Amino acid sequence: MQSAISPDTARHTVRVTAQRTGLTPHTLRAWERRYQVVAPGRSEGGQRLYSDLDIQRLSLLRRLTERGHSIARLAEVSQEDLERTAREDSGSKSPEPKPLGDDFGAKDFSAAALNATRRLDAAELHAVLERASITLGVPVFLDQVVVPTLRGIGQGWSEGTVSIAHEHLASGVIRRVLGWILRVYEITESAPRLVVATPPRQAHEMGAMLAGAAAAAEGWDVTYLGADLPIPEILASAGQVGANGVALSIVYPAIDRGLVSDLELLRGGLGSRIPLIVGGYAASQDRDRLTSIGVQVVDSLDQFRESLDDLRDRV
Amino acid sequence: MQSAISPDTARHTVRVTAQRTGLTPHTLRAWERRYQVVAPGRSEGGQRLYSDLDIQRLSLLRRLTERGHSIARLAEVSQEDLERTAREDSGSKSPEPKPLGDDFGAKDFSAAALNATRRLDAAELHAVLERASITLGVPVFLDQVVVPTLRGIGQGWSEGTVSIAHEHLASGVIRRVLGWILRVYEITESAPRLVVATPPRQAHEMGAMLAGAAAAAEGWDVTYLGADLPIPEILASAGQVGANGVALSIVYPAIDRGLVSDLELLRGGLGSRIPLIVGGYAASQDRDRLTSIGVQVVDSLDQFRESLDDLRDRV
DNA sequence: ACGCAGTTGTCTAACTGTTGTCAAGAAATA
DNA sequence: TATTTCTTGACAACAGTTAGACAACTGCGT
Repeated sequence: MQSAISPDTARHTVRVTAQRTGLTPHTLRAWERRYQVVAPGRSEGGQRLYSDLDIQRLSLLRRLTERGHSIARLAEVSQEDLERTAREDSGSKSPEPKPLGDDFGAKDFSAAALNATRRLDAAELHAVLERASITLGVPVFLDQVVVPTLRGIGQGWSEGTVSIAHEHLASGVIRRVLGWILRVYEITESAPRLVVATPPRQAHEMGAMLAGAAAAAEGWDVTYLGADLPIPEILASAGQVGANGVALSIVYPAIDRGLVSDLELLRGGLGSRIPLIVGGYAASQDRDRLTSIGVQVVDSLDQFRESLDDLRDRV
Repeated sequence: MQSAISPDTARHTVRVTAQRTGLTPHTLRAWERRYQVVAPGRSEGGQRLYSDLDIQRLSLLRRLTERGHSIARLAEVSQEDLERTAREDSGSKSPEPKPLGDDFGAKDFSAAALNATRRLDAAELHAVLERASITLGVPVFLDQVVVPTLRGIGQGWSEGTVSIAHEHLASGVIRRVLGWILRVYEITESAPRLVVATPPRQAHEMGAMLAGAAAAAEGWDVTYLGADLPIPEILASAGQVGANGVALSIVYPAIDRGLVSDLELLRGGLGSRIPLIVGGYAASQDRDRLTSIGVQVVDSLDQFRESLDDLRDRV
């Protein structure tokens, strides 16, 4: 990605695309000609201009073809199925490692990320995460790189091997990468809208960012409002953007009384047509109390995706 | 000094400009001729006279081209903007011809940014900011777009026309753009290193991010550690990355006793060779108390740049 | 085991697009 | 006076375009 210029102008030449996807320009053109796996724009002079999304898709295709899937078959498959396949395949790293050994699995990426964090090397951390998201596809990246990395940092912190400085540096970089994902996915006119935030007194926004990125990858038009947001503000924002759903992340262990009544207030204010999805460690802990007030509780990113899917079908 | 934004006094020949931007005079003229990427003034005899703004803009463009963006496309992006702001200008307000001074459309950009913020349109806000940075160059962008936009949001908040949700959304996007700048300017071997953070109990990190971006644009290798960082952590990090300087941002109105003693501690811990620069609203308020303990206080981004320049010369 | 048809990555050839650099003589600058 | 910069047009080097060819490989039926 690195740095895209802006969503609609973010266009990369074949050379850059080849470098970032690990394919040769020849292959890139052959795949396009034979299977229409991508449809890059063209410059005035007729040169191909690939979007960030094209690069993601192509990297994913490369990874899957290397694992034995035929490109012809993959080309007929939707992006969604592609990512599902990626998820299934990523568990079992190929038994025969590639000769060059540049085939990173999710574990290698999160190890490299932790390493960069410990060295306070923000540039390297960013590079690692970006590569991971491109080669693995966003859903796999979130589940198997970002989450484990955050967990690793948390663990390192409790063991005393990772300091607050390390943690801040990593959060900053991860926030940036997740923010990038939020805007890489092209939003269509008809995309359902989701408001993502963290309710009052919940200052940890990583969960919310993860949720936002996951939703964006599922094709939602995400409005990300950050942490510690008063209920009336959430309501007003949902109204302003015409949201089809609201998702909140709650991680602090004990759910206080105020929070439950806050959520009740929000639940009521949204009206019956707009669902409220709540996730995060603390949400699972208190699932009963939350479901009883009409809030949908999800235990994992995967479950969150399912909820989004259901919801989208109803819209 | 090279960074002081005073376009009327600072005029540079091609040679100087070439040296500062890292481009050859040939390329400079070619870019101007082919893409109208700059429009330098002329001496009486017709020699090109580049402003500081031109230089900053050109060096940003050079970095972006090195990252794989085509100069033609980059030029197109900022060209669009100049035309657009010019149109809006002539249509809406002052029939007075615009003084080709430093605010060159910066006002239009920050107005557009505020507008996008009010509409909760993160994508548009991002696009506006990115284009502004390419059109104006990083320092001018920071001084005349980001700072006014933040100020405008603050003012809107106190007037009740901007809510917390708007503010959060904007902060998120601005953080991302500033992070992007940090990245674009990275990779320079032998660049002096700067650690940027916010001391304990100072949760507003925007000032620190601005400082980080400004320093990066001046050629520093910035390690950005975020907000609310304990003194021992700052010290340890400065040690770990081998910092040549530490910069802190302090915005909360009242400087408490704890903060002063914290800074004293930090000042002592850094040793005499590593300067400690502190900026932000609250720092100016308490300048005397801070300077007396050996801390350098800066009142503006520009002053911060000067301090960095001095410092760099000494390294 | 063998051959066949389809698949797939790579390559060539001829051409166009993009971009950095240069030449030459005139003019400005220090 | 010695340098530097000016302009215009040209050019080379590289990158990217199409169309088609080719060989290595696949799976499959015999």
